[in-house]
Amino acid sequence: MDKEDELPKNFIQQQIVEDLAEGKNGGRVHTRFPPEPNGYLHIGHAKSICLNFGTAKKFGGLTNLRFDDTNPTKEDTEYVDSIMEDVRWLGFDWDDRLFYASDYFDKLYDFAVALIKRGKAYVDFQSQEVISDQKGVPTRPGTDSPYRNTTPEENLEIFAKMKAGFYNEGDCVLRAKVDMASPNMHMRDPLMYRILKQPHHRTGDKWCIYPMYDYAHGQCDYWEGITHSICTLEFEVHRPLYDWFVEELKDSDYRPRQIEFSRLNISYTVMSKRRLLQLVKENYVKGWDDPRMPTICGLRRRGYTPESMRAFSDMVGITKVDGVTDVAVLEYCIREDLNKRAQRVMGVLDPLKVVITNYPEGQVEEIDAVNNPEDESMGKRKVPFSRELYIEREDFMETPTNKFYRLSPGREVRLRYSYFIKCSEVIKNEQGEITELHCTYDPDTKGGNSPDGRKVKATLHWVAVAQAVKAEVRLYDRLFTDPDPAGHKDKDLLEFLNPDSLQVLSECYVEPFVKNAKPLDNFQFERLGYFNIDPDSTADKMVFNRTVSLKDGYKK
RNA sequence: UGACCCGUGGUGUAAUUGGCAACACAACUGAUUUUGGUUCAGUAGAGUCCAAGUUCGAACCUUGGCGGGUCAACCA
Repeated sequence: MDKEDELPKNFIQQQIVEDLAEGKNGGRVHTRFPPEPNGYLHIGHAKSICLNFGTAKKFGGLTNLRFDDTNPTKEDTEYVDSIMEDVRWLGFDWDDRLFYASDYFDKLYDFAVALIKRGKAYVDFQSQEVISDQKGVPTRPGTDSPYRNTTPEENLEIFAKMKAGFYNEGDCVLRAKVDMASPNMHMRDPLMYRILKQPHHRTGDKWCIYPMYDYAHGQCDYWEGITHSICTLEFEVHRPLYDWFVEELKDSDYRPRQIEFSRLNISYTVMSKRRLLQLVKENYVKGWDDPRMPTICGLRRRGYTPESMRAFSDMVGITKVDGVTDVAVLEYCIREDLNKRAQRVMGVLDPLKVVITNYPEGQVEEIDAVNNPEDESMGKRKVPFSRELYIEREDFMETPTNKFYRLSPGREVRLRYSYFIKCSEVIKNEQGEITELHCTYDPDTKGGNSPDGRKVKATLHWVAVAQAVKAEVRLYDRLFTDPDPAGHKDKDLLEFLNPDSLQVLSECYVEPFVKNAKPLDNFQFERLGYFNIDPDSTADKMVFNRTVSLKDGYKK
């Protein structure tokens, strides 16, 4: 174990410590991350990735990446590629240990043949409905299939014909002969193979029979030497079957062990692939990488860093309790990371023009600004200042309330890094809307301090009109209005869709410093929040995403 | 009317495995601050789902309740 962190952090690591103490599996620790390539990874997968890779690393072990591709009807290389990209982006590496369940199709077939020979598997020609009926219900035992006692010789012949494509989809399945009276439904002669006359993204047309998850997973673990097969809680009742197949397969003392933990839920969003797919397919969002999505690619585009996601994963912990983590924890993690690292810049989202009436026309000053007060090594930059500026519209209030201490008529505030200004006149249009502010500046306050020790209560961000970069800024809010949108049995989650989850601001102005930035670069827009450059950005039109706002201590 | 799993502040976890219920997020107060950010100091909030038992001592062990989840896909 790592020296700096010797104690096991969660119940899984405690169990590993026990396994090691008992001398199991020659002291090896080997985990795997086994996604099905049927969708994009989400932050729940990130938790699992961190757990699997992190745990193995802690014990000096290894982690495999294995695609669980046993169902060609739902899988695609598009997903394979995105999954590999996401795992790498999170900062993990499987080296040369990239596997596919489909790598084992031949071995799985051979093993099935062996089980048939042992009288432990049989082909069933009954319909899906009949098989389902015979399984019974949890409270009553099932009844045997009439095919249960077909001889191994006959089964061998039929199974070979299944493989050869002699039968059609749905004609028959291969089942394991386990226990039709088991209180665990998964043990009532589970299906091992079904016929699917579908090409597979890796094996093409070679197979028309495909193994079921339960028949494939434990064996793949076994063949890869996995010691701890970590999965989510819903597989708990599969564990006896996992063990049953492994017991039939084993040729030594080595045993992979399945351990379950609770899947991640985050408030105000959904985490199941099915529901995320629905949001994409029905255009409630703009794609898997929509910044509102809890997918890894969505969060990446939103501006989340790998570090913040690993920190989050660490912070939520590993248990078997199924609960909902407050999205505020995620937001805390990205704020904490970006506070230390993000380049500061000034940007105005809702511009209100300010004319400094006593500032010389045509003059431009280059003002020194600190790049990151948390990190002196990031240095300084120049920000242009001139007579016409934009400030944030909400930083002015014509008749200020008690707690408002920004700009108002007659009141003096500081423009960050530059001068004190005082509002002398409010210009309005015929509708009575404020269009412009006239202010005066105090030349003696250059840099932001008054030689006479005069104090101001507020410091505002600003940009110079002539030099500002016009940009589109996309503000995101939670996708759903309910903390647990999928948790209502009587209501569809679409009822809770937040109609205002995306707000596009097309006339924002940012200081020129951002012009050289690349897509996904993170910034803090001072006093507003963290923003990054969306890949939609072009040379002509910059587009920013608000990753998360700054914490706001201002109570209206 | 089954099997398996889970119940600790609002939320997520912890409690050196039977010994003072701790940490983080969120909330609130104050200080600092050229970001109403950050930082710092502090406050409040659970007596561990309930009951009984074992024990000098129980969040932890036992039994019984109660509540929640999962399982009856030719999905994973």
